[in-house]
Amino acid sequence: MTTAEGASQETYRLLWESPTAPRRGPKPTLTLAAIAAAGVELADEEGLAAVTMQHIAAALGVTKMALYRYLPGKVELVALMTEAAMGEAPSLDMAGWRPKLHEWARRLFAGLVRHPWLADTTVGARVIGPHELGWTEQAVAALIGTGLRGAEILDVVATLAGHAKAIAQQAAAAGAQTAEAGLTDAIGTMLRGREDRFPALVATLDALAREGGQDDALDFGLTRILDGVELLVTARGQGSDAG
Amino acid sequence: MTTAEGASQETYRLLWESPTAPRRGPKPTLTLAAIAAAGVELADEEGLAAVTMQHIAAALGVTKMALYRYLPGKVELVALMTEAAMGEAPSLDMAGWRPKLHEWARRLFAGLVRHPWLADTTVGARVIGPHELGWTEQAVAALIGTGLRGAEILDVVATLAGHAKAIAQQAAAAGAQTAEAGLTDAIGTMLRGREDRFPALVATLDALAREGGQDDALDFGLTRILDGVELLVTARGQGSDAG
DNA sequence: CAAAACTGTGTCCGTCGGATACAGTGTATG
DNA sequence: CATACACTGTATCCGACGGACACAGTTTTG
Repeated sequence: MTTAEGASQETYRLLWESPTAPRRGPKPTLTLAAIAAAGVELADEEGLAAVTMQHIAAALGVTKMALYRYLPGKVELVALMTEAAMGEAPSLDMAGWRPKLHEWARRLFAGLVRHPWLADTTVGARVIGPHELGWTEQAVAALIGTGLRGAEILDVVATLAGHAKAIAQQAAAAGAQTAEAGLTDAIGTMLRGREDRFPALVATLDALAREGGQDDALDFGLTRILDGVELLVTARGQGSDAG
Repeated sequence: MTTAEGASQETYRLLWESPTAPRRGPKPTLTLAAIAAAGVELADEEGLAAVTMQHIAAALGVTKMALYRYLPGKVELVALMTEAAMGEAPSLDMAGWRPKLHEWARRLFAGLVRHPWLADTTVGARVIGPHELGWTEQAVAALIGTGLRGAEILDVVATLAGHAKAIAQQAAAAGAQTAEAGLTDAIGTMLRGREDRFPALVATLDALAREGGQDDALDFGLTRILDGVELLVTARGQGSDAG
């Protein structure tokens, strides 16, 4: 895995160190920021699958191979796009760990809705950039002083981030096929004529249709999770103060 | 979208209807089940990216194009693989909605660990097969009679499934790069020399190293979520009985 | 002014999913 | 039993993908 290892180090340098401008030769027509921005725009409009070297190069008025003067390969491109799309981590000014985490998750969700492909690129073994790590820092910071252990803090953050990601992906999928129908329509088609095989599901979808109300899956899950965390924090015996 | 729509119907037929054996012509050398099994095995061993038409065909001793006699395209192949890997939904014999859901999530997690690529294929707009829908049915059934509304039931299930998926992906990523190091190693490298920029994260990782203990991220998150759900069920006023 | 360094381009390769045309094979019908 | 037809697997071809490589043009340094 010498190749992968070397590529990882190159990715690390791209994400964490400011690029050193060369002294000789023609001025570069592009910048890493411009390439990343083009990639983000393309991914937002046509999906991550549409992000190809040729498409980005065309959007920038350059040949495909010109991009390889700036990045070693597509992995690095996606990493830069991810960093650009995540943006600077938000500063959570409110008091108390719970409002902070709730707001943090909501902002993360907003970013994931704006850039649905982020859910795909922020998964798996990879080099993590300063922006992404900054988001984690903010959430962890909110939990310092709650009395939770280190592992518990990280688990809470992972749970919240996982929930935001899952709901964002679900929302993106629902918006892709029809206007508003989420599980209801897609599943409803298959349930027709099979009420005996999936009785609970059919009953629940019927109930859902009768309720008719607005369904905020993100906030619902966040409230449950944070309720559970609050129970643990209280049990730890010092749930009052928080940075 | 005539193409996509037609392909969806074809996928639906493949997943939900038993194949009709042809009357004339040579006997088929393959079966859908064998193709799906080959795909599952390949994905388990070398990842979803290694699942190509040619690889599967080679594993089955057939030309790539022969597969297209059985499936319209790769989307259908992945759908069949997903159904095969998910398997029949478990029957939850224990009493009480909470133990049922906890066990359900644990089994889902086990499946996701055995087939890490399932986290990628069970996302987005797609045709859902009977096995996958059966899993949802089981979880929903556990929540019938808790007094939760339809939307709330579906949200709870989505939250639990999202958590199992998120932790499974995290575990798969951690296992891929080193033996046991999850966030610790990968993030630790980048934090070195930047303690001032990510103080909370550094402190938490230090605490984690000092604790040294075993970290069950799945159960931790499940307990928090189910604690929160229990609060809601109790508030609804009839949290005692459950089918 | 020449050498060196750097940029962008053109060409080529292997692999991917898939369309199409064709040859071989087995069954139903005359 | 012979023939037509339905069905199978194969061979060939295509466009798009990520990427390697050699080359021509441009700018700075000696």
